[in-house]
Amino acid sequence: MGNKEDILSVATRLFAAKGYDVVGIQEIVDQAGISKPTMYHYFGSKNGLLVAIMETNFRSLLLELSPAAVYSGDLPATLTSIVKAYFRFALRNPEFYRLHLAFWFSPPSSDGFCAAKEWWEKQQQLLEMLFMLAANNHGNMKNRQRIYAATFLGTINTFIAFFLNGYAELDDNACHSLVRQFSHGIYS
Amino acid sequence: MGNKEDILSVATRLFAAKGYDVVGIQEIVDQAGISKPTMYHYFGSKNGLLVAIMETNFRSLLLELSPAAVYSGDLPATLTSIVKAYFRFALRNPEFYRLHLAFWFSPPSSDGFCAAKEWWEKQQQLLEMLFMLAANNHGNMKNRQRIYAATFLGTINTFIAFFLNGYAELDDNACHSLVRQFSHGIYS
DNA sequence: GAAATAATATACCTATTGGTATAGCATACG
DNA sequence: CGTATGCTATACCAATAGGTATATTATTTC
Repeated sequence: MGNKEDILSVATRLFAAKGYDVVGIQEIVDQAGISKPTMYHYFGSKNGLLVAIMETNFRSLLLELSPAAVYSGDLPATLTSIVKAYFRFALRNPEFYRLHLAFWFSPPSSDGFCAAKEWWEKQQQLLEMLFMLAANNHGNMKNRQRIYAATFLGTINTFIAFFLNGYAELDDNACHSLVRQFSHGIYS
Repeated sequence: MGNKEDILSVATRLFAAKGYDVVGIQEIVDQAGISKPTMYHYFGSKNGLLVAIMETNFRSLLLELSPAAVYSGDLPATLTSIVKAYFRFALRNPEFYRLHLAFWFSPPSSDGFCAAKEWWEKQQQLLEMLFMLAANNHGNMKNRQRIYAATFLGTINTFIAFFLNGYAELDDNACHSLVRQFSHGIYS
């Protein structure tokens, strides 16, 4: 397509494969078949390129996630549809998922963390809201939305990382056991 | 004390605060009050320095973890002592914990991932062994050691990351709710 | 005491980094 | 037709990267 899209896709692939900091602009523009000023024309800086990657992909994730996270009154069913949305997205954008996961635990002052932070917060809010609504039906989970949202997302990401490293599949089976483990623990 | 220990501690702090790739050797040796050849004398390369950091700290973690992970016949009790060991270690070495967490989801070809990989595998083995032994008493968890070990460690790391970012405490309360959630889910 | 070895510093290397000044070419617009 | 704007390339910049050649000092060993 256009040069802009080429740059985004090449950069996502290289950042995911080698790490944001070790990939130089030169390598990106070479593989995209363009020259530096073109990249700087569209994105302004290396960090601007990263921010654009985050925006593009996270917007798409949230678009898919929002309807899936509407509380229907049946929490396990809602959790299942959320996990499915995450799995679908990760299967469709494995490189981006790997990239943003790498930023998840990186230094809060780093470019990657800063570029992804606002988008993680949106996911966190979405999940917190869900657990808060569900708390009306499940008294024992009151005031635990924060930690539930965090550990639920943590578990999802652990599964996806497992998949990205070739140790598991992201199928309905995995989805089901994830939700069951989160809901009822390993003793169920 | 010695220059060697100074280098290790300064490098750990800087790597954790800014990221391995963006910290230059010059910055490390400056802050350690020495010069480049001294660092290269002890560690051979930047990567060698990283490997040494991993070795020193992970050795200490495993030393603390091994006795805690011995299966006593009471799985929740064993899980609790494991979580406590992780919490203690993370409280004592927050910078190293942050550093190795940053490598957890980074590209498998990156220096950080490679330097930490063997040590993660040791933790994974330790936990898998535990869940395998426990499966004798809990039939429903047979052949699930892999995923249980992974998600248990994932949950622990999610909690610790929560703490490192200032959102939670790593006290007995947190430990208890982590183990309970992992064992019985959010519905218990 | 001499010789070897470990530890340290000054000064330097080449390659690459993110970024830009300048200019050319295209298309759209008046 | 002429001008303005968007897009692209060549060639360049200063700064920094990881790493080292050489020399000096401190320590150990014989």
